[in-house]
Amino acid sequence: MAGFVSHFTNRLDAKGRVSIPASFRAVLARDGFEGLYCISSSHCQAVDAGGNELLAEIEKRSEAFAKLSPDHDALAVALFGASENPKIDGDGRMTISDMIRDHTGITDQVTFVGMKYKFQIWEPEKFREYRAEAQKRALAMLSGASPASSQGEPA
Amino acid sequence: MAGFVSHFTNRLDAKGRVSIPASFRAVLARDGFEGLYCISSSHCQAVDAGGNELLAEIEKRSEAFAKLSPDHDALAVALFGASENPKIDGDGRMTISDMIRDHTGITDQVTFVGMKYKFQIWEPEKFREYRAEAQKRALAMLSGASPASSQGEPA
DNA sequence: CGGGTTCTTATGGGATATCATGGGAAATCA
DNA sequence: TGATTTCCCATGATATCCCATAAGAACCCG
Repeated sequence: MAGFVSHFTNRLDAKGRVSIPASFRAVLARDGFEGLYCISSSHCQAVDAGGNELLAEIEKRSEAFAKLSPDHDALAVALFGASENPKIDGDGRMTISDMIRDHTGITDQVTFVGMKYKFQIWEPEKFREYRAEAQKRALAMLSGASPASSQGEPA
Repeated sequence: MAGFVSHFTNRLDAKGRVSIPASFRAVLARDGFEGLYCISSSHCQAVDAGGNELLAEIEKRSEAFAKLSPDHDALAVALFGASENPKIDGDGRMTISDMIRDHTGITDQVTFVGMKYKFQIWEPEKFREYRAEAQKRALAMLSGASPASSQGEPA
C-alpha cells in the first residue's frame, strides 16, 4: 500500500457519522494506531488526520524545543490542544466533532484527501477552492525551485 | 525486460475494466509494487501509471519541503490527492475510475503508452493528436544536436 | 518444413464479497 | 430520566473473484 492517496467525498448521516474511505482504513490498520489522530490545520480550514506516522511528525516538531521551556509548553498547547482522538466504529465510521465542524465548516458532506503520510478532512466546496490554488502553487514550486540537484526533469 | 515500451489499445468492458498489456504487467511484477500507482498528469490529458519507480519519482518532488508546512501540504494535495492505487485483478485488468475518466475523456477504449520508467493512459484519439505534436517537437529538438539523416518509422 | 497442439492473452459474464449508508436497540452519561 | 452515544444488523450498489472462450502466438515433433 502506498500511504493515503486519492480523494473521496462521503455523506454525513443523521447521527453525525461518516464512513472513512476503505482504502484509508486499510492504511490505518497497517499503521497500527488505535482510532484516528486528528489535529486542526493551522494554515487552512481542514483537519489533518492519520495514525502513528502523523503523530510522530507532530512530535518531531515540538522536540525542537527543550521540554519545560515556555516555547515548548506553548507549542504543546497549540498542537495537542487542537487535537482529538476519535474512535472508529465497527463499520469504519467516525463522528464529526464540534471542533471539526467549527474549523472546517462541514455540514452534510465530507471530503477526505490523501496526502501520503496523513489525510485531510474538508468541507467539499472549500476543498475544491483550495485544490485549485494548490495546483497552481505546485506547478510553480516544481518548475522554479530546484535548489540542490543537478539535471533538469524528465519530459 | 527493459521497462515499459511500445503502445497498445484495449477495449473497456461493461464493468469499466480494461486489460493492462501483458508486457506492462511483466514489468510491474518485476517492480514488485502492489497494484498500480496512477497520477493525473498536470500538463496533458493523460494519467501516469507505474510502480515503485514512478512513486519514488513523485515522492522525491515533495521531499524538498518540510512536512506540515503550507508548501508541503499544497504539493501533497496536488500530487497525492490526484493519485490512485487501483488493484489489478487475477486476469491482469484494472478498472478505470471516474477520476481517470474525467481527466482523460476515456469512454470505451484505452491506449497504454510505454515511457520506460512509467506508462501513460490515454483516450486513443487524444493520444493520436498528442503523438503527432510530440513527434514534431522531437524532430525539432533532434535536428539541433546531430546531423540528422533518416527517420525510421516506429512499428 | 509443416501441421498440429499447447500457451498466452484479451474479453465476457455469473456469482460473491465489500462498502457506504440507514436505522433500531442497548448502553452510557449527566 | 431524557438525551446522546455505541453497537449491531439490513440493504442496495459496486467491486472483486472465478471461470469460460476465442483468437493468436509460440512451440514441438515428426
